[in-house]
Amino acid sequence: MGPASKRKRKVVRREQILEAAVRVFARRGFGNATVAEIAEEADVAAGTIYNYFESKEELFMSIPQLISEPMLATFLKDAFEGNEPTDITGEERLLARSCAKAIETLLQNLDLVKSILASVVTLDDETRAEYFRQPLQALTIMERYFRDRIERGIFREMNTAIVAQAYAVLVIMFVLIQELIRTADVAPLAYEEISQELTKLLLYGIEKR
Amino acid sequence: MGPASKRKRKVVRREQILEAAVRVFARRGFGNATVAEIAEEADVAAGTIYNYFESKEELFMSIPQLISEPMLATFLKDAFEGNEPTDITGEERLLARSCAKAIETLLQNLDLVKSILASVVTLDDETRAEYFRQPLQALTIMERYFRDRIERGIFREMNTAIVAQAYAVLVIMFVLIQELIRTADVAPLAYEEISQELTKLLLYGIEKR
Amino acid sequence: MGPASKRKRKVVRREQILEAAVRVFARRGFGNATVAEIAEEADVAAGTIYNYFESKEELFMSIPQLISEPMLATFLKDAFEGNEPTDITGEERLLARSCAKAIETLLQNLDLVKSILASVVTLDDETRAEYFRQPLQALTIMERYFRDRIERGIFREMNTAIVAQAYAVLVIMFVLIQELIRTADVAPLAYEEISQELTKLLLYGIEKR
Amino acid sequence: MGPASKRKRKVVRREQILEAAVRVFARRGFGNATVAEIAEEADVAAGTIYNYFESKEELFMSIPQLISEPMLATFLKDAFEGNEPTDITGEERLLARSCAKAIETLLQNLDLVKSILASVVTLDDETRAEYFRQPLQALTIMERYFRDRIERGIFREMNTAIVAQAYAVLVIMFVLIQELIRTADVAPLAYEEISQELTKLLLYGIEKR
DNA sequence: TATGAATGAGACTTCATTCAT
DNA sequence: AATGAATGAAGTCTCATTCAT
Repeated sequence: MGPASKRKRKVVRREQILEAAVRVFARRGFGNATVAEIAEEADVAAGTIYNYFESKEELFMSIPQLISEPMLATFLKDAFEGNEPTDITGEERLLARSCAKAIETLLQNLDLVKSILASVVTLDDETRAEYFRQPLQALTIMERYFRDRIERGIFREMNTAIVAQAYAVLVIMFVLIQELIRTADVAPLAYEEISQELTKLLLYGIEKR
Repeated sequence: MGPASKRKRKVVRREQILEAAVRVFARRGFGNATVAEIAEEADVAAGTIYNYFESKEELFMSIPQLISEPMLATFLKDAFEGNEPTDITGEERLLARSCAKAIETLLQNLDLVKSILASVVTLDDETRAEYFRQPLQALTIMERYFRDRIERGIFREMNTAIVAQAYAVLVIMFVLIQELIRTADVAPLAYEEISQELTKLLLYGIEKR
Repeated sequence: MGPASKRKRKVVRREQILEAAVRVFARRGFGNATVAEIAEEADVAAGTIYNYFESKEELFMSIPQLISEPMLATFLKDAFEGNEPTDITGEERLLARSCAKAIETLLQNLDLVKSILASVVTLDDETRAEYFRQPLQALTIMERYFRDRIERGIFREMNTAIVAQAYAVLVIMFVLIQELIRTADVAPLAYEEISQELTKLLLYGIEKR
Repeated sequence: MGPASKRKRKVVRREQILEAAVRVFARRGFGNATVAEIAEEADVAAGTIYNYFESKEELFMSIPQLISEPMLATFLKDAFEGNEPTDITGEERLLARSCAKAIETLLQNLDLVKSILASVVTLDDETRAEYFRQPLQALTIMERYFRDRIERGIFREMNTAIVAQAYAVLVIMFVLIQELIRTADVAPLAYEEISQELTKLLLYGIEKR
């Protein structure tokens, strides 16, 4: 096996461990997760993890690398850029479609989201900033979309920072709440309906016209 | 000292420990918090805690008791019940005022909210249900308010479950994000502005009329 | 049990652990000694050690505290100060007696000496300086004795720093070599003879007169 | 490449590893030294070491092989044998020159001496005997020299075993102390001066004549 | 023969819990 | 009822050794 192949295998092994770590941190949170459990999930010996990461801490800190900038940017660009501006009904369709796609992505990466949520409170400020650097930058793409539509007279004047954050928060939290807090009393809502309702809420509010 | 006074002192000491636990769990999360740290925060010896709680686990499970039903119900009744229905501008004032008051309450109980957030992912389903029983019931009071206004023709027809949850989520998460994720790049928003923007968003949406 | 008695017991327990540590470090050296072995030697649980010392390292660093300054100073003062100067035969008796007493003390504290020897090479410079601060200061008392006898015309002019160190080194190393390097081929020497020979060597050298 | 050349390369590689091991054991002691560090110092991979030595233990046990018998014997023969006996001043010159040369050799092999010192306490009796077999035999050459000079009436009657050991110990320990225990307070002595003082001490003692 | 990734036993250390005082 | 020293299970991490390449 040549050195190129070796290097490749190292990268693969590293990802294998990192992805196992995400699943375990999602189940347990950082403090409750054990290296032994991560090792078992990754199907390697405990010691092997330390050939790829300095410590459990560093392993945890490497998770944001999985939120690859291109992935996020691509998603948002697809959703919000290069779309021909149209009338309000067209925008509603666009937003609802993006929302549905975002929900789909969230469900696929639920462990990642959960592992972040499980630990966000206990992170020190610096690490937290590192964790949220990319997602927060991504919001600016949404803001640009909103600003564009304001300029074209489709949306009203507003604080785009607040609105972009509000829309993102709503989508993420609805998925999390649905997936996490399932009580016998509360019937789960269909994601289809959630997409449409949230989008309508964003566009038209609740006032009767 | 009579037996009544003794019992009272026991209750007081128990709450003293529980509140200290909330602060520590908020800082560290369940897994990272130590009984020694909770003891120091409560100004008792570590052993004393075990005179009031079976284990660290039980101590943690007792936290929802602090979300007293009356407190939550009172707040929501004050905010959403017994208000004379009025025109849309009146409702805007009402909602903005409720929102501001909710933010105030959240800030006062930030440790409690943080300690719940820190642990929600790692709780088993049963405990999680226990944690969220009261807050979820509280949502029904909001729903009743929305339904009333729909019937009176002030708000449009909508899925009140989704809208009530959305409004609650928005308020809670904006406070948490502000308090937790402070990066040097992002200037903090004034809560005053947030209340107004969120309320306007809820009522009127972002469509230009 | 009052708090005074408690404090006393803490001091006793601390010494119990420290003395066990000396024995184990003497057998194994710092790197090979295990906390578990020290705990067993001290007849406490492994965890208990950490109620008295921050780490294995700090435990090791606390050993010089056992070489109490007074003990060393007292020994040397008894041996070398307040002695009426006399003729060379009187000095020979004095030195031989001191030498014998030093050997006795060394044999009683052999573990301490061995534990220092076992680790001296691997210590960082700062720790090493800390370890040797007291013994090196003690040499100055011997130097004073030599200088006094030079002034009185009993000893010849010489570099007292070198001679004091030489005498101390000889005594310590003869004991260590005897106790450590016992091969079948080499018959052990009597300490009595060593004392006398080393003292004669120091005083008269090996030249035939 | 012929088999002879192959065998030679094996020997060379083995020594390369052994010498690296000496340096690392001198720095860290046996317990703290790691095979990885030795491998890096020897510029080979960790696995390679196991093609030449059974274990870290065996590697350590092979160190005495570096104290080649011829080397030691040659040095001592040059110094102490075949010298024309002369008067006491001539012997002083001879001893001072030997002492200076011994110091030079010690400084050149300081790592070896340190690695032995670092481990002497923790060795089991058998290995220790193996370590010291050659050096102890070397002492007999010195003893022969002393005995010769006694017979010729230049040195006084004495226990040559003790005196030979004393002289060797003094020289070795002065070098080690100088190289190991450097505190800011103590100015280092010139080796020139040490050679002369130790030799004079050996020959004439400290008595004023 | 050389490599270095994988292994897992065993080290240091923490901390929930107990219990004598 | 309160204390806090003692405990030891369990966690993180290291590193000698093996073995497929």
